[in-house]
Amino acid sequence: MTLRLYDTAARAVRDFTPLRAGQVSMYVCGLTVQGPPHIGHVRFALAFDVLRRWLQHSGHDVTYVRNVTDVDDKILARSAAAGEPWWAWAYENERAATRAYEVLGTLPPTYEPRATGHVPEMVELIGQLIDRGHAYAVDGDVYFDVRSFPGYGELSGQRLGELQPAADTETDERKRDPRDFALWKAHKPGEPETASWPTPWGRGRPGWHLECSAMAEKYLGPEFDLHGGGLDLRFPHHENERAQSQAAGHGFARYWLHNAWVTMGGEKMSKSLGNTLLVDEVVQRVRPVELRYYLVAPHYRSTIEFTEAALEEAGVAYRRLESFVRRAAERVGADAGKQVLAEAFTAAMDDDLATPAAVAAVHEAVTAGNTALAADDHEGVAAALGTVRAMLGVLGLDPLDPHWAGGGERLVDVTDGLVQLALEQRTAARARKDYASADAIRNQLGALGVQVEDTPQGTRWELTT
RNA sequence: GGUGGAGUGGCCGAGAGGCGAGGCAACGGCCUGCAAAGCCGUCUACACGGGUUCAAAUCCCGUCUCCACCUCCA
Repeated sequence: MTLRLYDTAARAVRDFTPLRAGQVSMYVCGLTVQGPPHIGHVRFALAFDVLRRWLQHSGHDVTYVRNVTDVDDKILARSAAAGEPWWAWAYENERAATRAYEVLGTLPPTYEPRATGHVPEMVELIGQLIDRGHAYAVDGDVYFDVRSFPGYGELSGQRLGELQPAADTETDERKRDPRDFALWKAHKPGEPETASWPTPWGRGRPGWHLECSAMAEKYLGPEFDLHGGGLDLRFPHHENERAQSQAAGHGFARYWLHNAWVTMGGEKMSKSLGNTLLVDEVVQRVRPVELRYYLVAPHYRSTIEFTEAALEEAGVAYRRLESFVRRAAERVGADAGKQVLAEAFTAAMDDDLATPAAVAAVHEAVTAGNTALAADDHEGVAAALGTVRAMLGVLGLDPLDPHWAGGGERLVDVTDGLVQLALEQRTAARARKDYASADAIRNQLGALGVQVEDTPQGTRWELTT
C-alpha cells in the first residue's frame, strides 16, 4: 500500500509518488518570529515532523526545509513598540521557537533558512517576473500582476472576481489591479534603515510571500514534492507563493498540505483574542511528551479544541502506553522484540496520516503486551514491546528515546537506591504480616509521588506525575 | 457577498451505506493481605426534519448552530 495524502490543491486524497523515487523534498512554512510561540503555533511543526518520520521510516531520504520569516510588518511594529532593534526581537523569538520545537521532540529540519539571508535570490526572482511580464515596479514597490497569471486562485478555490482587494499594501491607483500583491516594499521613512536592502528598484524589504518562493527554489529546486503549513496560509500566502513561482516558470510544489487549528473556547488561538497558551508555560506543568501526544493523536486536519481536561486525559492515555513500555523493558530488556509495525498502524499512517487509528493500534498492542506481562509470557512481552516502541517511535513518542529519557542518570540511581531501602523495610513488614507498617511506608512514599506496586516479580515503583 | 470545515455515547476522539476504532470516567468481575497496575465484562451514540435503499451516523434535499479563510496569522 502506498502513502496517500490530502492535497489542498486537488481537494482530494491522492497517492503520493515522489518526483525522484526514494527521495522526498518538503518545504514547510515556519513561523514569522514576531512573538514567543503558543501551542497552536507548534502544531504544524508536530504534524510535519510526524510526516517526515513516516516518510523516513518507509525508506525515503527526506530533505526538509522549514523557513524562518525574520522580517515583516509585524516584527517591525512590535519591536519598535518594545524599543528593541527589530533584528534582536526577531532573533529572540526565533530562539523561543527553536526551544519549543526541541522540547516537543521534533527532529531538526535539514535546513532552516532565514528570509533576511536570501535577498539576492529574491531580487533575482523579481527580475525574472518583471521580464516575463508578471510583475511591475512603481516608486520602489514591486507588485505581482495577478491578472497576468491565469491560474491565480486555483489553490484556494478563490475566483479573482470574488476576491476582496489585497490589503498587504494600501489600495492605490498605482496598482494595475487592487488584488495585486507586493513582491517588494520600498523603504519608508521612519522604518529602520537596517530593515532595507539595495535592489535595482531602490532600497526596500521583501513582501511577505516572496521569501518562500526564493528559498524553496534555492534548496529544493524549481519543482519539489510537498509544501506544508497552517490552514490560514492557504490564502493568500500559499496562493501567492504558487503564483510567483509558477509565473517564473517553475513547477513548484506537487502536493499542498495544511494542518488545522488549536482552538480555545471555539475560536482559533490568537494573541488578539487573548486565548493563547505559550509552549513555555504549558511545559512547566505538563510533561512535554504528554503535550506532544495530545497534539499528535488527533488527525492533523481536525481542529483541536483545547481544554485542560482533554490535555490531562491525553496524559493519562500516554502514561498507559509508557507504563507498559517500562514494565516490559524491566522484564525482557529495552531492546527485546522485533521493531515491526502493526499492520493496522501502517495502513492508518498511509491513509493521510490517520494518527487516531494509528494510536488505537498502539493501544491494542499494549493491551496484548499487558496480557503477556500478566501471563509471564516473555516472548509475547518482547514481541509487543518491539512493535509498540517502533510505532511510538514513528510518532516521536517512544518513552525510551533518549530525548524523553532525559539526563540525570546519577540522580535516578541514587533515588532508586533510597526507594529500594524503604521498600526492603516494607517487604520485611509484609513478610511478618505487619500490614500497618507496610501500608504506612507505602503511604509515605505515595505522598512523595512514589507509587508502589506489588507484582509477582517483586515490588516496583514509579513516579506519579 | 465568495470559499472551505464542523456538530458522534458521561467526556475526549476516529470512521463514512451493513461488520460496535481507541482512550478517559463510571459500574461489575478476576487478581491482591489491602491496594496499585493489569485483564475481562457493562453503558450501543452519531444536530434537527424529510427522502433514497433490503439496509443510512455514512447518500440526497431542506433547516438550525458553530468555526475558519477572503486583513497579519500555524
